[in-house]
Amino acid sequence: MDIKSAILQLSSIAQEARLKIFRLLVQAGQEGLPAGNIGETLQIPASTLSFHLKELSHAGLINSRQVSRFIYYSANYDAMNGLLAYLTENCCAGAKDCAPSPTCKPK
Amino acid sequence: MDIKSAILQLSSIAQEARLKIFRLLVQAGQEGLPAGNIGETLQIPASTLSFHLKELSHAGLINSRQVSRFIYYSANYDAMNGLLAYLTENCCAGAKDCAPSPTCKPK
DNA sequence: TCTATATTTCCATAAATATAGAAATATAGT
DNA sequence: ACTATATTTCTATATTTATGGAAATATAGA
Repeated sequence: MDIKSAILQLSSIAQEARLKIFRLLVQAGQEGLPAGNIGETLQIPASTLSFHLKELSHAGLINSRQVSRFIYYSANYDAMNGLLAYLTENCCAGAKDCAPSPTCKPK
Repeated sequence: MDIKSAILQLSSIAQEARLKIFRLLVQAGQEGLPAGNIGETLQIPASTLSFHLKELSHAGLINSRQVSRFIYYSANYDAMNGLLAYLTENCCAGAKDCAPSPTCKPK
């Protein structure tokens, strides 16, 4: 994971509508939800929703698959875990020994 | 941690200059670094740097303290850990059992 | 108080992002 | 082929965010 990808992924969830979408998809499990369902639940117009889904897809945080006329979107857990791992490693947070001591040094 | 705060913090690191600043401060340890030092290291003009530092401060991800003529900025590890905890809990990532199984359900 | 250094604020501008209606596209049932 | 439904793309507009020079502010040494 490089810094560009990390920023792309962070940007994609650093927005209220998208964070809510992602959260909803996480809750929905790997089966995911059709776009229309997401829009209805979160009260987001179709074109706006499509824009946000594209952002999340582009960042790799969600996947999609077509099921008849519906397009199911689902959370990409691996990608999210990768992002958290990047932040934990690169930004040191999460490491207890990193907080107050100088133990945490440049990698 | 509410969604607004999470987004404020995510937005503040979802930007190349700011993610680099935060990373640098994490590496610097709790002593932190004076603004000028950060700007020189990352090649960022003073006014631009000040803008980014304000964003990070506003989000609560960094702290500052004045030491004579210098203002030292340092990473707020607790805030970052809080953000990661929020993402882990709310967005499920990080939980192994969340990945492929339907074990992970709405909280 | 004068001067040097550190940093911020002000300001204008540029660039990126978000919103949503309307039209286009895709899929499937009749 | 026609119709209904689902979603996306197109388009315009509004809003937010980023950039950096110039001026202002703050601190401290001579």
